[in-house]
Formats: sequence, C-alpha cells, structure tokens
Amino acid sequence: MTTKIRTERRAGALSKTRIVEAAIEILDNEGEDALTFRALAARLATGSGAIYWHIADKNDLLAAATDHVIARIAMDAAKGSTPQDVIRALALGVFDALHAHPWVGGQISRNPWQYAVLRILEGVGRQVQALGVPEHAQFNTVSAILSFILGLAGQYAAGARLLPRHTDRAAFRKAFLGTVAAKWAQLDPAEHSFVRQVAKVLPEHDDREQFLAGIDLILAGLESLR
Amino acid sequence: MTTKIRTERRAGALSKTRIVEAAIEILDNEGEDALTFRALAARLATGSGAIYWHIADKNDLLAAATDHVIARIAMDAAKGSTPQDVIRALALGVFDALHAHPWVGGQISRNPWQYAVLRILEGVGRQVQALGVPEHAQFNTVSAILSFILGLAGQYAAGARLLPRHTDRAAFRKAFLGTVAAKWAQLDPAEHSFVRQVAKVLPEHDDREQFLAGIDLILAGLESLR
DNA sequence: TATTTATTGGAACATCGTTCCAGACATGTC
DNA sequence: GACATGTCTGGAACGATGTTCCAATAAATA
Repeated sequence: MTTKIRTERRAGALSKTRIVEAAIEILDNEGEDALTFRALAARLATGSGAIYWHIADKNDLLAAATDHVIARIAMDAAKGSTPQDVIRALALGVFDALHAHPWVGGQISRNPWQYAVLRILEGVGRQVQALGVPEHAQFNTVSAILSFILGLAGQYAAGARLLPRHTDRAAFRKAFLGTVAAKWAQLDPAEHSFVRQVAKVLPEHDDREQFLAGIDLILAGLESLR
Repeated sequence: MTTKIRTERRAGALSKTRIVEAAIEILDNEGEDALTFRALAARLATGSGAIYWHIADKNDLLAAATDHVIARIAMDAAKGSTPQDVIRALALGVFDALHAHPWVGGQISRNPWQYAVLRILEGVGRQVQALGVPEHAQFNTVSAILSFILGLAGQYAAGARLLPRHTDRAAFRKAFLGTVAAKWAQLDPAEHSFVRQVAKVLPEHDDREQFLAGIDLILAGLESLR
C-alpha cells in the first residue's frame, strides 16, 4: 500500500520511528505539555514541515508513541499458570507501563479506539475465554476489565499532569496525597463521612496493590458467571 | 474568605453561575472544541476579560461546569432498596449524565481530583459500607468501582469527540461501530481471534446494559469479601 | 457631588498545530 | 557525466487559542 519499505536515502535520515522515539523521550522527561512540534523539531535538528512529511498530525504522533509503548508489554506472559494469573500479569504490565510513561494513560483513555487498546482487549479476551466464561458474557466481562484499566490509566495520567518536572515522583506523590487528605479531613462530616474515613489511609495506600485488588474483585465476580 | 455574598450591582450582571450555564450550553450543543473564551464571550455579549474576572482559567470553568452537572445526580436515590440497588442507581445516574453531557466524561476522567468525583466517591462509599464490606477493604472496593466508572466516562467522551455536531447520535453510533467492526473483522485471525469474535456483536450491543453488567460483576465479586 | 471600588469590553501577546513552498538531495535515463 | 524526476527537508507564515493588560464605565460610599 502506501508503506513501501525503503532504504535510507540520506545518512541520519528522518523516519517515523526516529520521530516517535524522540517524542517519547520528550514525553517521559518533560511531560505531556512539553511535546510540541517546535520542541520535537529542535531535538531532531530539523523543521516542523519535515516532521509532517512522516506524521499526519499530532494525534497520529501520540497514537504511534502509545502503541510503541504498549506493544512492548508481554501480551502472552506466564504461559504455564492459570488464566487468572495471566490476566493479573497483563494488567500489571499495563500498570507498570503507565508508571513508566504516565502520558500513555491520558492517551489511551482519551482515544480508546486506537490499536494499543485493541492489543489489551485481545490479550484479556483470550484469558476470559480460557476461564470458561460463557460466550454471551465474554464481551461484557472483557469490557468491564478494560474500563477498569482505562479508568486507572486516566487517574494515573492526571497525577502525572500535576507533577513538576524532574522531581522525585514518590516523594511528590506522598506530599500531594497528604495535601488532598488534609483537605478531605476538613469537609463537613455529615455530608462526607466516607471520604473523611478514606482520608485517613489515603497517603499511605499503595496504588499498585489497590489496582491488583480491583482486578481480583472482578475476577472473583467472574466465578459467579461460570 | 474571598467569596463574599454580594447583591447584583448591575442588571443582567455577569456571574460565575451565568458563565457556567452558558458554557454548558455550548458544550452540549456544539461540543468540547467549540467552548472557547471568544465563543463564550460572544454568547454572553461581553469580552473575555470580563469572564476572567469571575473565572480563574479554563480548568476552573470546566471543573465548575462538571460539578454543576454531577451535583444534580441524586446521590441518595432509592432509600428503601438494597445497597446493591442504590449503587446501581448511582452508577446509572452517572451513566445517564454522561449520555446527556458527554464532555463530562472527558473532564472527570482527565481530572479525577475535582469535587464532582468526590461526590461520586462518597455516594458509592456509603453503600459499600452498608453492604458490610470490612473496613480494610472498603477503600480498595470503592476505588475499583470508581475506576470502572471513570474508565467508562473516558470512553463515552471519546465517542462524543468523534461525533459531528447536530447529528442523530444513535444512528451515528451504529454506523461508527459498524465501521470499527468491519475493520476488526479483517484483522489477522491468528493474532486477533477474540477481537474478531467481538466484532460480530459490537454494532448491536447496548452500552447501558453492558455498563450495568460490569457493575453487577463487581458487585458479585463483592460477595466474596463479606 | 466627589471619590473610590467593582466590573466590563476588547486590544494585545505568546504559543500552538498546521500549511505552504522553495530548495536540497538521491536516483533513473540518455 | 549531465539532466530530469520525484522524495525529502527546513523554516517562514497563517489562523486560532488561552491569557494578560488596561482604559473606560457603573455602582457604592463619603
């Protein structure tokens, strides 16, 4: 089709891959807002017009960057174990990818129809089939797991958006949650009793553990469908 | 503090409420991209500077608009029924609000720390407590339900972002899902067996029903925690 | 009435995604 | 080796956006 395989005509030539990798570096190191075509052109020592020769627009760029990251998640990890374990491993793979590249969360949550999400859908779907969930319930089940993952993805991306660049992420996170918890603790007890209770444990809670607990909750619900 | 209650000094004066309501009209009728300070100023027959006197910035405007919508969801619906039913009603309230105002999905999924989300958290949390979930598991449980809702919110917003303005939503949705399904059906069967199976039912599936199935799945999992 | 304060309207600014185009480069043809 | 052709590059220019700035105005106060 349009994608002819072509040998490099120039030394150090521009290519979609090279552009995408530079974009990922900017996104990881300087955050979502720092990825502009001007910054990207500067890093690649070229002009924005040259980039547009290889990339349709910014959506295309972000989708390619996202797929570049998601594709690396081992979609078929842990062959020998149970389907439950594979789903856990898969979900944790996404979680860890989001941890390493928080902007991915915003991207897949903003554009769930892109190929990167389809990869996750396929990976989860196969395990749900292997679990023996009846066919009529499979789509609903996978959709629920996917929604859960995407919801977390969005939250993770939101956290990263608040983050000042080049700071200690763990320390900042704890400080931020502490601030939120303090604010919550001052809410009207009559209207926010549960939130106030959560505020007590909010700064100490482990995101990864909580995520896994959510997956296990859904997996437990799955038992009732068999 | 800074928020003094003040009587209108001019007839037809600008106010945060009036600005927010105008913003919601634009968001609902013309979509997320149509909400600009210029368009808003034109609709209010004023200048952008006047708006900035009442609103800090665009984030503030969107957060206020979102809270305006979420606050209307009956957080304490169906007093007499079981906690499960209340959670379902609550979740469906959010779902229907997202249906009526799809831009809300993007907003709460992009910014989960805003007050609108806290309202949902409190509403769900109380019912989880009423269900008898042990205290140490309550936060994880509510977080899972919230992630699921936020994930769906993001997907809904993404769908609305594709939508041309002033078109029949239901018809467009069906046509769009048909296109996606056709694309999926052509994927390599070896690598995408599950996605290809889903493609068959994708255009006919009911979002609302699927959402409810997800909630029920989590509720079923909850049984195992008691 | 005179003065102060709250509020308005719109011009101006910096920055963004995107388009446009003149030129540089590599390759196929005589 | 010279020329013509299509591929790729670099950067200027365009339109739109969020935001700031400020002179002008209306209400409140003295």
